[in-house]
This record gives sequence, C-alpha cells and structure tokens, in this order.
Amino acid sequence: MEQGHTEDLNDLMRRRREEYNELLERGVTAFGYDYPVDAEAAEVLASFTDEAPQRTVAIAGRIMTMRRMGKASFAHIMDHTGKIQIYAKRDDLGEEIYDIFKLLDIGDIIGVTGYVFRTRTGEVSVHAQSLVLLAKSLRPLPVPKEKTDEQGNKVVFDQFTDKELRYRKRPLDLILNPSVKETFVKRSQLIRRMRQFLDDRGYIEVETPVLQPLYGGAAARPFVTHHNALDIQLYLRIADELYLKRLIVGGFHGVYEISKDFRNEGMDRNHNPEFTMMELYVAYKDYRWMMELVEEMLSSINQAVNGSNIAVVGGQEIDFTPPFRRLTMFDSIAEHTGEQLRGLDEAGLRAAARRLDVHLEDSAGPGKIIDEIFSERVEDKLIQPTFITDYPLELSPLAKKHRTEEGLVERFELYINGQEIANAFSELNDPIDQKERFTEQARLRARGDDEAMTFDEDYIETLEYGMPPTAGLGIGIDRLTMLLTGAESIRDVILFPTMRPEK
RNA sequence: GGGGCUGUAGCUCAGUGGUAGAGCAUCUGCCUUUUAAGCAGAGGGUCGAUGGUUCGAGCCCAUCCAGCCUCACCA
Repeated sequence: MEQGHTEDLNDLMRRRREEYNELLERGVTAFGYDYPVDAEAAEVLASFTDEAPQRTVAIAGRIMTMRRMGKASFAHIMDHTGKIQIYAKRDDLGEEIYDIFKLLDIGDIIGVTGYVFRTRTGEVSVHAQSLVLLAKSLRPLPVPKEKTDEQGNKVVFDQFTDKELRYRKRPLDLILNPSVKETFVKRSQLIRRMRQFLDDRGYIEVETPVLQPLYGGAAARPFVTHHNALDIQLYLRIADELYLKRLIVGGFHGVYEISKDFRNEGMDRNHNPEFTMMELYVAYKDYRWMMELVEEMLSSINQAVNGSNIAVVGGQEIDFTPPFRRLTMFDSIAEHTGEQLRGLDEAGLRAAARRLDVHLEDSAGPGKIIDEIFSERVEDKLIQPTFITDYPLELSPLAKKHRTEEGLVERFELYINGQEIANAFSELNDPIDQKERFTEQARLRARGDDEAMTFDEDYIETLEYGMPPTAGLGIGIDRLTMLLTGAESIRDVILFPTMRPEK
C-alpha cells in the first residue's frame, strides 16, 4: 500500500492537516522549539507515594491514547522511559487551552506541566496545569490498544506485527513495540562493554579503510564501486584483517576496530549484506592466549547485558562462566559421529562423508570435506560455549601452521547455540609461507572460485619487514547481539536492515 | 534457485462464485477521575498487480510483485 507521497493524502491525513491549519489560526505553534522537561514517566510513577507532598513535574512525550469526555479528558503520553497518564480538565487549563487539547491526536508530541496524583481508579497520573503542543503528527500512527484482563495479564490489540513494515518503518516499530528499543539498548551496552574491556587492556582502537583497492581477509564476494577522480575501481571491505596486521608490523602492540564489513552475498536470518565486526590483533600472543581473552570478554559482556552469567536463547540457558569447553575439530567430529578422521587421506575422508550421509561437491579437497562433515553433523549440536580448535590448513590461508599437527593451522572458532560467534588464529607472520598460501588461493580463483582470496602483494611486502607473532580475533557483533538478546533474525538486531526497495 | 504459506479499510483480521464486512482508529453529537472509557450516528476499499475462465471473481486458473517459513548455496 503506497502512502509515501505527501500529495497522496488520505482522509486521515487530510483531517490532520485541517487540524493543523485550525491550530495555526488559533495562533498555536504546532512545532515547538523546546520544553523545560524535568521529569520522566518511569521515575514519576516509581517515586509516587500517596503520603508524599504534592509534586509538580514538567514532562513531555508522544500521545499514545486519548479519552475525551466532554470537559475533562485523559491521555497517555510516552517518553523514552515509558508511558504516563495525563489528566486534562477544562476548569484547570482554561477553555482556550482545553479546546486546543481537544484538537490533538494520537501521535502528537506535547509538553505537560502539572501535579502528580492518583485517580479514582488508582492510576498515578499528571494533572495538567499547562500544556503545549511540541510537534503535530500529520500521519496517523497505528497505535495498538492494551487491556489488563481479570488475571492481570496484559492483552494487546491490533499490535504492529507486520515484519516487513516493522523493518521498513523502524521508527514506527520503535514507537509501537517497546521491546525493540530494549534490544538496541542491549546492543549498545554490548559494544560499550566490549570497547571498555579492550581499552582497559591498553589496546588501541583504530580506523582502517572501508574503500580498498584490493579486498581481503575473508572468503567472500565484495561490493564494487568506483572513484571518479582517480578513475579506479574500489571495493567495500569484506574484513579489516590485513590492514590491522599491517599496524602490528608498524609497532602497535594491540589494535582493534569495530566497524561495518560488506559481503555481496545472499540474505537470510543470519546474514545481512552489511554487518558489524570487531577484529582484534595482539602482538606476541597466540590463539591459546586468545581463547582466554574471549572467555573473559564474553562473560563480562553478558554480565553487562543480562546481569548474570546466563543468557536465555529459545528457552535454552547458555552459561558464560569460564572456562569454555575446548575441543579439536577432529575430536568434535569423533564425539558426535563416531568417525575418527585424523590421519585419513582424501579417499578415506570421502568414505567417511558417505557413511555420514554428507553430500560433497566433486571439487572438495580434504579440508573442505572435513569442514562439510563438521558443519552438517556437529555445528548445531554445540549449544554451550565451545572452542573448536585446529582447522585444516587449506581453509585458513591467513593462519599459522600448527606447531605439532601436520596439515592443520592454529585456529579456533567459538560456537554457541549452534552458531559461530568468534573466529581466531595465531596469525601467519612468515611472508614466504603467506606468499605460497596466496598463490594457492590464486589457483583456486583461476579455477572459478570467486570467493578465493586475492593476491595482496603489498601485504606480503609488509610482512617481509617482520611481524611479531600475533594473535587475531574476529567477532560478529550482530550475531553476538542476537545470542545475548535471544533474537531470531539478524534483522531484529540491525536498526535498518537491507531491504529490497519498494517499487 | 526449489517447496510451502501469506497479501482485503490507517491497524489487526473475517469473508469457499451472486450488492465488500467486524473491532479498534477517524469524523459529528452527548459526556468534568477515564483507561480496549461509554452511548447515538457517519465517512472510509484499485480486495498486491496483470491477464484468463464465467452471465457474474476478493474467492477458480496463469503469470508477475512483495513478505514470511523451509531447503539449497553461502561464513
């Protein structure tokens, strides 16, 4: 239903324009400049007692309900802390103001000054002594109605539930569905605690390019753009990794970045084309050290967001108390399938996949086969926080070879509730090895793998100056937020998720 | 990309081939402690779009658009 054009006034909107004009004729400023707010709804309600001396408050918010009864009326206004009832009586406001009040609508934003009292039916309310319009709402707001039934349960009527509209018109979603705001407050707390945790350890927050002449650091297809003045093609970054490690070469002992990455791929419950990633690199550390940091950081973050070591997701309790379980990828597969893959050659791995009914592309190499078996038979069983360690080398072109295990790299991924939450490795700092890995990636690309990494000559050159041993970490902020808030879709933790444009 | 479901008033929805409906919202009147306020009345629709079947389509068929779920692909 197209309602985007102001010219396209339906009856409800036309009516509001008329009211707006009528207010102007009465000399009312329909859009105010400020209001001396000195109270908030939640605090006023919480602090009220019937014994305390009468208190006068100045409060402002959006009108959410209106009950006009001739010469006296009730309304609820909502500010950022919640709703509170306003009582407007002609004899107290004066006829002029009261008539203006009667011209107001649900959605209008008003400022009210008055004393706090309890109504006959028991609701703490503000008895208005003055009232001003701060913003006229010219477009009808689909406000749901609420009722408390005999059992004390809150019943909501006409709730604004259309998912598409909620994502497309997020401001309405925020006004009409209070839990939405809670999710984004939690997201903010999460990021704040993460930043604080990293800052407390002396790591430096930096900013690296979003527009990159070569993209790298992950296996993904990029968005392509063009710079006019230089007349060159640029890519939106798919990861921060290679730039951050350049900074470790440059002498920073620890750097991190929290920023958007962009991947030109499909969208679903777990993927949005732009998403927020935190990446951290710390010199002289390895992936084992990084596991301990991740445990501490996540339990600290969950404490900040949920006030305990527990998060509840889909009725499941997730326990963030360190230490988290550690399990090699091979052992996790053995535990959940009974198949011991360690030491098997490609034919042996394929046979195991067949026994487990895991389908493979013909082109899959040993590492890919192991990864497929893990993804299909293990991943979704990892509910409590579990570090899966030691990945096949061919899947990890930026990770350092395992110090004792042939064919593996020192890498871990943290799984919680069946989802990858963190990815980390001992970073590859040998430029000769790195060059070989890039060469292999280039071979894959030539064979048509458009997600294989590009050969980054400048990065190799930087490594050749010498990079200390380094531990690196990436955490998807959106997925972590989903986990800690129990959200089922990534769109519920992104304020303005990517949507197909309305036609 | 495959399969399933959905799209009707501002919102939430009903409507199985015969004159488009309900509640809330809106408008008019009454109403000075109401709370899904109430009472009386009124207005409001390209039934997602296009084409077809039919004497007749919101309903049946086809195509398209959009959304959700699911599988596949993908970190």
